[in-house]
Amino acid sequence: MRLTSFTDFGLRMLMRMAGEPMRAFSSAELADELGLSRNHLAKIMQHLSRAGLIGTRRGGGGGALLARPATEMRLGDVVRILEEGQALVECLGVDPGRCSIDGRCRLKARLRSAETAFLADLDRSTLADIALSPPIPSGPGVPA
Amino acid sequence: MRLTSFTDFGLRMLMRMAGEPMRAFSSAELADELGLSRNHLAKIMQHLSRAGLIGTRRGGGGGALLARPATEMRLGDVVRILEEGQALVECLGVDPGRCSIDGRCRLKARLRSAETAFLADLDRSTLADIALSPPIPSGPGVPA
DNA sequence: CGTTAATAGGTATTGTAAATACCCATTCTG
DNA sequence: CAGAATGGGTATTTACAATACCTATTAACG
Repeated sequence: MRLTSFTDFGLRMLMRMAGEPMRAFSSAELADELGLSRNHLAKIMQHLSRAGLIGTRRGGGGGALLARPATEMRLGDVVRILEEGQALVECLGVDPGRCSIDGRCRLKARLRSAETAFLADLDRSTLADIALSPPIPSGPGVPA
Repeated sequence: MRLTSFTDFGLRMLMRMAGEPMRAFSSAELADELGLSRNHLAKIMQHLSRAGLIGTRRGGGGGALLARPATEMRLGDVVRILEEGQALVECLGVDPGRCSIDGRCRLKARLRSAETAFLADLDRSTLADIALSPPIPSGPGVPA
């Protein structure tokens, strides 16, 4: 049972942005703070933007910020969006394929139910519940 | 959110065995019926055996059979065993690594809770609920 | 109006872990 | 003792997530 690191990082980005909801975060800044490449993070940012979780603005002083108050963004919804296209098992994916036990399989329904329970549990919390305050500045001098 | 195919096949093996709880299944037979290599299936069988879900017997007429009645095997337990070592996100794995937001992260607890909810939902069913009856024999003559 | 800072987005590459295959030892039946 | 079955290590393949790179496009600011 695994979430992709795509989802992992997406959540961290949103956590961080929820910590200072009023300002825009550039992809470069977030990438630096989270320790991954700007390019990769930009991909996640695009996904979140297209899904309507964040808004982005180009140009100088631009960046991304939450599209709605953090208190209105449920974690289950966020995970649903970030894990889009990931099927719990092959049977439940877009190409059900040639499963030998087609109509007789009573497992699929149970897995779907469990997945729903997973997301429902996450929906009990919002982004505001896991917001992350800004990191402590490293004082004057050269930060490593 | 994904289960490994290892888990997927493990579940199907158990479903099939629960359909005829009184007889032993050889790895060759199960592999043939489920359409995967004997070697790979044997690996899964070993894992299930070591975890105590099935018993195995070598030699002629040997094979695997359920260690307990199917009504006493909860699906959550099965998945817990098959997904052993799979962490939902890297943070929750054996090597928590160098997470920048160490003690301040409030996400981990939520994910753990959701994972528990997932497994608890599965625990509402047992193997008996998803048992799979034997496939329809291909008429008289030589069954492949 | 040009320069610069930023996202948009495609494509190509890399890396890793799951999935698979192969081989031989071991054990049990008959 | 022969044959049927699991046990279990190791090696290979393959799929896909993760990463990198490159070039638009867009907006702010002088």
